Amino acid sequence: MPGEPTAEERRAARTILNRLKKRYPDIGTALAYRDPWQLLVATVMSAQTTDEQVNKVTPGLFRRWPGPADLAAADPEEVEQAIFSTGFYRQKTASIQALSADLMERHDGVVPADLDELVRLRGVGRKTASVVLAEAFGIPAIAVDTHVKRVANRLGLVDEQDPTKIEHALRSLYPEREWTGISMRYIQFGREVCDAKAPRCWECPLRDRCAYPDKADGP
DNA sequence: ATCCCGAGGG
DNA sequence: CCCTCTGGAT
Repeated sequence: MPGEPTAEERRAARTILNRLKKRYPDIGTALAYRDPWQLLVATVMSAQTTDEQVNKVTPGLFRRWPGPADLAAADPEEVEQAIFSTGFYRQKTASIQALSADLMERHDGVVPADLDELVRLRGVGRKTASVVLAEAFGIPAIAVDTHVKRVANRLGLVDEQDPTKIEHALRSLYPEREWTGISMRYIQFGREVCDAKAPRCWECPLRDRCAYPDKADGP
């Protein structure tokens, strides 16, 4: 849906968020971290894995390599072993080491609180950058992952597959002060109710305003 | 078999 | 736009 959203579309989007707020009053990332760099690394590793799986390896990873300088200088094979169970371990190792090296070279080891700067780090895309901005810095950002994409499409808020386009559509649908709380609520809702394979439509608080057909009616 | 808080390359 | 990278849980 290109262009500015209509008042009706904004109202629908607001109603949806209000109900999700009622269901999830307080929400934050399930990833364990102590500083922005740790969240950045943990988020990169969260691709195609559960947060729980990431939280199993990050304590050991950060104990062994406490900062970006340490990780950038680490033996890649040792890093691969440390994060093996999260899957995509070669690519993820390359990413977290490259991102750490970029931080040292360009930002003196400090994670920048800026979307464009974050995206410029190797291995960091818009989704990861937005998570760090919203969670670690409290800066308005909407991270569009597989859940946000699925939920927003099913609810008819967008008709779009490209994450960047979805992000911009959601940005225009909601006031900036709401951006930070959107992703995590859509994600949690996507996990618990609006499941990819078997949506639990019979217990969905948004059922009355969803065009998505009930693919699984009844427990 | 299918999915999990993706990014980079073609 | 598509494909590839990869292990673990269900």
